[in-house]
Amino acid sequence: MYDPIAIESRWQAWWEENGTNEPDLDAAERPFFNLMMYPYPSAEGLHVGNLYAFTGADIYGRFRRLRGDDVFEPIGYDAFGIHSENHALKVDTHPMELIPSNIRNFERMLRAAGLMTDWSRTVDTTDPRYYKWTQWIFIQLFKAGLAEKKEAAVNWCPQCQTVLANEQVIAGLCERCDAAVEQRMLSQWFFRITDYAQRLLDNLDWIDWSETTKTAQRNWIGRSEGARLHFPLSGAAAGEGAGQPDRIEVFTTRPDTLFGATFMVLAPEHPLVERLTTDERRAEVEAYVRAAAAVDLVERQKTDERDKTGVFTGGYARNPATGEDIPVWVADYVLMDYGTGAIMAVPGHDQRDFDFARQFGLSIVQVVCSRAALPEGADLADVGGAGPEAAFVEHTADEILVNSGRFSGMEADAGGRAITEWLAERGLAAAEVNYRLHDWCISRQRYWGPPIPIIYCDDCGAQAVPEEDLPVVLPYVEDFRPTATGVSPLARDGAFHAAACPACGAEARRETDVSDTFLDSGWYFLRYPSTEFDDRPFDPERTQAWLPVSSYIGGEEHSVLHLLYSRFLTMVLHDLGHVEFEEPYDRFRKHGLLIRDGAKISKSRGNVILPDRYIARFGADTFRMYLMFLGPFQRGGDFRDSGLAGPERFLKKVWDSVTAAAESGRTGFEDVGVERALHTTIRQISEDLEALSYNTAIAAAMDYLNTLRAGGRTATVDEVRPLVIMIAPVAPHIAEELWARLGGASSIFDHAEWPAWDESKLVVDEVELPVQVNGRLRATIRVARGAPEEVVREAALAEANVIRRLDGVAIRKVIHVPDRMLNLVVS
RNA sequence: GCCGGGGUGGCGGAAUUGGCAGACGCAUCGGACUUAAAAUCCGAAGGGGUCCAUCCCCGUGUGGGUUCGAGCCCCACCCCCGGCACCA
Repeated sequence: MYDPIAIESRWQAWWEENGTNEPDLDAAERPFFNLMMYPYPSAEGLHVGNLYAFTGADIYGRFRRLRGDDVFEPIGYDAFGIHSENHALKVDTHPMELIPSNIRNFERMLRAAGLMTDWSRTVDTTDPRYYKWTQWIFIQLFKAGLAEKKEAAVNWCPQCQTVLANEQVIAGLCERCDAAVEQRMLSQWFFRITDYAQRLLDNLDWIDWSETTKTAQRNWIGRSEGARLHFPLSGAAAGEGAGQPDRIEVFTTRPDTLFGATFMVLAPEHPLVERLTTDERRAEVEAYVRAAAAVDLVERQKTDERDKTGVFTGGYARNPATGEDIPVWVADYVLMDYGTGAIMAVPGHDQRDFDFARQFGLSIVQVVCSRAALPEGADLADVGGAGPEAAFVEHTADEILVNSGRFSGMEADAGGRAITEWLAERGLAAAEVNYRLHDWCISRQRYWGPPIPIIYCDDCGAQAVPEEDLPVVLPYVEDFRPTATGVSPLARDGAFHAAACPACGAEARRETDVSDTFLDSGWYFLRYPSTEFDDRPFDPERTQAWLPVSSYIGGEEHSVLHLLYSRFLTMVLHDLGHVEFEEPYDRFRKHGLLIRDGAKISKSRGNVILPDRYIARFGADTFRMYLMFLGPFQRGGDFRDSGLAGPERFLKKVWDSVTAAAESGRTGFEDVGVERALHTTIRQISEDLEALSYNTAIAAAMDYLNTLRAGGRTATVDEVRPLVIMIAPVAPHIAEELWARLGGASSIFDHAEWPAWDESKLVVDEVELPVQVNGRLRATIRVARGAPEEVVREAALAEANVIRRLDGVAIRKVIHVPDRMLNLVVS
């Protein structure tokens, strides 16, 4: 009798005792670093989504191991961060007590899942032995000028009472608590990831990643090419003191439309608003700016539901192309944190500017026109109507410039370049590339994170904590609640706050913000092979041998956050001479999402899947197999309790057939059909596992077992042994047990060799060939493999059904695909 | 609005990339075993048509096209899922 529960605990203990899953990192000949995204150890325990991802990664690792690689498969815990801290606040327990128990719970569940985890090398981001090096990385960036403190409008979550990265704001709401996010001006530490935007983009062309993930990163980086144009201030504002800016700079992707710029718009936070505003407009402008600051991002971005708002400053700037003075407005549809925070408005060719112009009665000029739409012999310097009533002109393909002085008649792209060059000669323009990507805000005004290792001295400014003083240990603070003032909880700890300046020794203050969780996860993979070293974050030789990561499997939800940041940090570490590679992951594949009974899995729906229960009832092998069988791994699938029966029965039958074969002692291959099926199956499963096509690999194994058992047949040892090896990646415990019963030395993962298929065994002497008449199936004939057309044709013409179809008509054409099909085309 | 991914039996999903649509599994039905049930084993099954058929028609979201042949390629459209979103 197959008793999965007994077998599984026995083998898990055996692996532990024998160090089966702990490769010798210094002796490995074919190192294969099999990485999965480490989990956040929530109090709820291991989520089925975690296990789905881990199982998929584990199967690949076990497969590589059976093929002879030295596979290193570590796991860790991403235990710092707002998520953990919020939960601690909710249950009113200190995170320093909560997290260790969560981790123990996770480890217990992970062990039960039968992963090939090397438990001797786990990582816990909240361990000072780990975050010492997180702080070290911060210091490396600081010293390289890549970490800087700047006053910036930041996303502030009033609920979590902290700054959020742009990535943590979902449609204006806090990713964690769904509160409306506000804007605040705070002094924050930033990593200059935008300096790396182009490289991060360029490398996407060659790294071996899921295409969808690469696309998501490209969109996130959001490169756009255009020009920076200068609009000189005119009127009173122009005359102000020396050293003051005398122009508004804008970024545009459409310099070709410059002649159509009939007004300008500044973001409410733009520094020039103050100067441009005339006295008679001042009260109105200030009211508008104040109101805009109060409006949270959700409201501000509800673009469909509200009309555009704005006020005229009373000031003017000169359109450098037309020489005309155009009014400067303030409106919240222009965002301070993209481009220059100011735009030239071209209402004739931009929907937003058009909407705005219509609303406030501003003039609209058409400056590009599709060739097709031009009337014959039109005067290109005087096309179409101008003024508020002129309709918005949609962007089309074959555009030329009109109403654009000497540039009229030029093709739009070339015209744009020409206009930029023309202005550049006068110092009024430069080609520019802009990125949507923002610098990475590292600071968090929270408790549960690694303290940022900086000391502020009145004389020496911001100083890095000397490396020999690391880690800056996060003190136990009884009251760790965040404050509404934006001051970090650590500031309450006087002993922590006070420090001596590392440069001059004077009394100084410690930075009390902690760093973003994404910094913890930005380098954790580098730590795994070097967990025993306390004097270096990652050992050069180990790193050289094991990195970049050979295979990384994880969720799409980290496409732009974790995956982009870890690429950035790796590039920086490469540039600073710490690692030899600049991309951290050789191969990344995203997995799909699990749903249940056709619906999303969520706590509120009450349809959460508890892996624990299923494993206790069916065993990990059955559960793993079902998870991988329910749909294509990279696309996800639908979990239905009823589906577990398939893999459950299959494993029972495998058990019965293999133990029966072992008892019978019969060997060899008596049946060529079965032998051919074996080789077909080996090929199928080998290719499918490599492609992470686990559902079809399992189907192939089932199919083969059906063949072995057809008509109550008893299989031979040689027929079942390869099957045991091939199901081992998916169902490792039963495979170990059956391998032992077939006389194999333990463990199967150390002693079995992945079976090879023999092409010559795949060929059949006779094939079934569909015969079509006019593309419709009319008969199936059996012919010798590779039979020439004449033979096939003759056999086909002997079929009664074919003869009937050919009666009275002439064969016009014969299409013969050898061994595949024959099609007779008749008139 | 933009960028991805998808739409195939009662259900989850296959389909060698243009060559027998529905592999494998779930559920279902029939049979065997059993006093009976469960478990197990054997078998059936996309829908429809004349009694059965090994015969015929229809069939991969919709409409058109290319082709000897389309689930797969092209054009237009509908719906679902995910991401981004006043990004100049």
